[in-house]
Amino acid sequence: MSEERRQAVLRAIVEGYVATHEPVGSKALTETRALGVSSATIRNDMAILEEQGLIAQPHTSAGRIPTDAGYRSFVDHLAASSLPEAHRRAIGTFLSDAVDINDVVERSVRLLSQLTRQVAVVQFPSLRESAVRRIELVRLGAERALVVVVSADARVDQQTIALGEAASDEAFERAAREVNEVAHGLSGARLEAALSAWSAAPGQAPWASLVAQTVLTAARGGTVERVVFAGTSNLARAGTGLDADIIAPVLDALEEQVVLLRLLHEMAGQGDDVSVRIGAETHHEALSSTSIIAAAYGRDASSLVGALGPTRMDYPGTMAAVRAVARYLSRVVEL
Amino acid sequence: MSEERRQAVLRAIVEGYVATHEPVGSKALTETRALGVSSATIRNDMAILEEQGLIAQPHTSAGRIPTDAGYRSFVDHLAASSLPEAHRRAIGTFLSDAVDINDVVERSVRLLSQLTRQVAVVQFPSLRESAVRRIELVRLGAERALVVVVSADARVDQQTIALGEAASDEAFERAAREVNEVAHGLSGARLEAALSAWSAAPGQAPWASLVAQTVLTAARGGTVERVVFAGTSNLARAGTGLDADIIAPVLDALEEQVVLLRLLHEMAGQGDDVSVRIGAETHHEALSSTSIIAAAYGRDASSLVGALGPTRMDYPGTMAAVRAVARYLSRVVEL
DNA sequence: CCTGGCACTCGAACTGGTCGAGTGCCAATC
DNA sequence: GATTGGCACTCGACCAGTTCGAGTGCCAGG
Repeated sequence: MSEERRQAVLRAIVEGYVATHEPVGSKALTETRALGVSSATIRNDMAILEEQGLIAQPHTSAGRIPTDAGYRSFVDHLAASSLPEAHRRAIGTFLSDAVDINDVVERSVRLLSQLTRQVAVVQFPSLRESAVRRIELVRLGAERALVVVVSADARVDQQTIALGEAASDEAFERAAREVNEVAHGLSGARLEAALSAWSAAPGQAPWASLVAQTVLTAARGGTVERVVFAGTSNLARAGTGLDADIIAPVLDALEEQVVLLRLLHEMAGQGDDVSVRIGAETHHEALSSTSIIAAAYGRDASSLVGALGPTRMDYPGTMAAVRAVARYLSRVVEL
Repeated sequence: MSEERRQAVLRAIVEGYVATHEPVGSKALTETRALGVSSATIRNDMAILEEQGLIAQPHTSAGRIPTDAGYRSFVDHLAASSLPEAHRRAIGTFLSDAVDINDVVERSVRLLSQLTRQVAVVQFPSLRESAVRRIELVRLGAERALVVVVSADARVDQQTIALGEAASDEAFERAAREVNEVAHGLSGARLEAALSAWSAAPGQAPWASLVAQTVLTAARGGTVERVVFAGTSNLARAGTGLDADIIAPVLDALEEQVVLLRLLHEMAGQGDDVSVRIGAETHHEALSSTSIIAAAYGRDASSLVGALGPTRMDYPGTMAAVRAVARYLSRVVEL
């Protein structure tokens, strides 16, 4: 009754399959791995593993490959492994001289895709509530205007609004002056109160509430959620075992930010370390042949970094890289 | 000596091959296309076309497929075809309610990728020289600051700079006030003169020249050139005939903005209508199995839209779509 | 509980053979 | 001289039959 050996066998199968991309048989295992038992014993273990649904054979007389559940078990029994020193240094040098938050995210996603040789995904950090520093209103035409909000924490948001009437230059200038006076230095509930008082004042232009709304959204931490990714070519690179008709939907899902965002949100909830979704666990048709490994970073661990690749991927290595990049990002973003 | 018929044969081969993805033979041509001659005649023409290097046969006893040169000839003899009405309407409805320049570009690239079923590429429009409207200096830490420049034409540029010394709050505030006073409403040579006078003034902080530089760059029309793309999944979609190992380098080239930018720049020079690069004409290893169709748009036709796909693509249709989107973009950007 | 042995399965790889689309060439025709 | 019908030829695609061997399940003995 060697439960541990069965785990070892599973581990060996996963590692073997990941390395060779070919079903692994009982004999091959006894030769390449030091398990200390004969192939017959392994076969018995395999029978049990198969009964448990952890491995499967593609053809009656072929070796075994792990199922999604098999990978899952493998990952769950995994001791946290550490990142090669070279990679660790790469993170430091690669990210250290980023100039702004955009740049940080951009560099991170490229770095992670190189470290993991998978598609890397970084969700833009959600930003904290911040005070208003300066508001610019810029006319775009007779009935449209641009609202630019510079926050105290050096974020810049912009949004075009439709005025809904041909506002006079004078009214426009006055609104710009007033809203700066009213909102400057405020945040949160006080900002909201001040702005709604201003926009509801008698004689106020009808579009003032639009301006107020825009400013409030910006102060609350930015407008849209966004995910950037890099390394899509890793999906197609030789040896992934994914062919064109399986890659296309994945690329679609990536460009379709919505899908990815929902998935990341789902993953954000659980655990504080690295979180893994394998194959069908992504709950998304297009991603059913891929796994995604994600880790939270930033304040309140509210944003996510991740790597996405074929279910047959190097889990320990990828997990280590994702973890490391997430840690580094946390340091950079929280400062 | 019917030179025209040979062109017709070439056209028939190109269209047939694009449609079926299979080598087309002489007999098939006489049956599906009304060329008015027998298969033997076609064979003779084919022999000549092959001698001229316009077509080739993959196997001794198979039909012919066009070479890069064949596509080139086909494209050069092409009369401008027009876009289906449905597509034309799509462009209007799809792009009309974009909120800012980012949004316009984003929507365009998606639209174009859907119209052509290829990878769409849009280079960010280069913007005109513009007057400075407002400059914000935001402290990021002891020695770093963010410069935000809002231009008169509603553009917002931002750039982080290293101060190089621990500037006092007071000096910082003063610089912010001064630079606004000095630069407000100016552009071009006058802006440059005013800023250099300011930054070179006796007693001025050493980082003032950095601020001046940033403001100047922003006023001159933005910082970096950028290309956005969409529809990468079209490369992998069934029926493109591109398999994984050929797709990977293409994806790399796309993410590697540099390559794409250089190619687009090259294409910008020639002709005022749609410009086409076929296979090896891209002068880029990774793109040797793909063609790119681009058209200039915007002021001075200085930016480019394009579509990239396998050399075996629907040239007339794609050219029409690219042309139409470029026209529409011109209208939107120039206003 | 482990092991060696054995019969069995079934895909991969090779072989040989047929089929047919497509070709090149040539003599006959317009 | 261009076009055409005819004909022999080539060669990949397809199919069926065969062999080969990795891998399996099961069982009896340690």
